[in-house]
Amino acid sequence: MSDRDLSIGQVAQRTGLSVHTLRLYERKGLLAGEVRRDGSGRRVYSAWDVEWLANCVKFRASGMPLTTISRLAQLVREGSGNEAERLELLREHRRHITEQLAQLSDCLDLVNGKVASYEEHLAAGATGDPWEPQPRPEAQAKR
Amino acid sequence: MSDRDLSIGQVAQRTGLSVHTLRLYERKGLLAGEVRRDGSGRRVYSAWDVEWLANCVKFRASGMPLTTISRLAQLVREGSGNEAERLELLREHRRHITEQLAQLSDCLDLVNGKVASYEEHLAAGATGDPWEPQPRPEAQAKR
DNA sequence: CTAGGTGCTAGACCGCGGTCTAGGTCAACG
DNA sequence: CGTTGACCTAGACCGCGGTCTAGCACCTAG
Repeated sequence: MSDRDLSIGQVAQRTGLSVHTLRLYERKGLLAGEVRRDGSGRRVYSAWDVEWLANCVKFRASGMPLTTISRLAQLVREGSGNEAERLELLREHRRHITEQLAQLSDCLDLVNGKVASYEEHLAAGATGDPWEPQPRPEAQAKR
Repeated sequence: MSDRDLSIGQVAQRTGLSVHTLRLYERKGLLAGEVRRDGSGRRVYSAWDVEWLANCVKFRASGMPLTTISRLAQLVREGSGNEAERLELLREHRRHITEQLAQLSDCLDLVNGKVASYEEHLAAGATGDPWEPQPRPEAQAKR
């Protein structure tokens, strides 16, 4: 109907998902708002569907499992009355994200440390030991 | 030998990995430095092994695939001479981490926005529309 | 009319990262 | 002595999230 309606291929292009994945997502109930079909049974996505999918992509990228997205979609599909539950779900995910952020930056510290020490090591011309000086003196048995 | 040597169970406890996973990691070559065995074939982990494993856990948590960790472990096992390659690998992973950080904080923005609007919505007593005002006027055909 | 492109469904297949089982060895305890 | 508990190996199994195939239906261009 609307001139902004899109075919599955077009949606795939602009969401970065494959058409296979789009169909999978639909089967798994990730889409709030049923996908319409044209006369010959082909999917017709509205601009809003695409926006929703873009959000799904972000949710996925931040580690939300498909089942959770599906749950959220269901809540939205059911319409108003369950806002509290949606909010809870979102807060929970936010917690999850901040946890990941903490872990990631922790790991970033580790890697930065290693990178720095290797850069030093290489600049100094292969002097000290490589990784952690590797206190494994197993060859020490000799004498 | 050393008084800080540990059994697989103890290592599991302090790394948070299961004994199954520890054995898996070993099979997949994630461990720099071969694991020793005691008289009856049981694994004996040194304090250094445990440290290494702790790093592995962080690498995993930051999305490094097992094969990559294995590669790194191999380099370390081979001893000095390949520092440049290790450095490259670490830099690459750092890039990966910062990418993830960006994505995550992007998604965090999204979620924060949603949470805020739902909080508002609920505080105001169920007025406006829930998610994105959902411009899907499909019930509009009536009249 | 035919060929190419895009879409449809149902269902098989895949890689990853674990997790668990069967069947056995070993050491310590009561 | 028998039992318990921690460990061993080899290999099966699992959930997740995709990805791909077969076989078919359309539509449009040449």
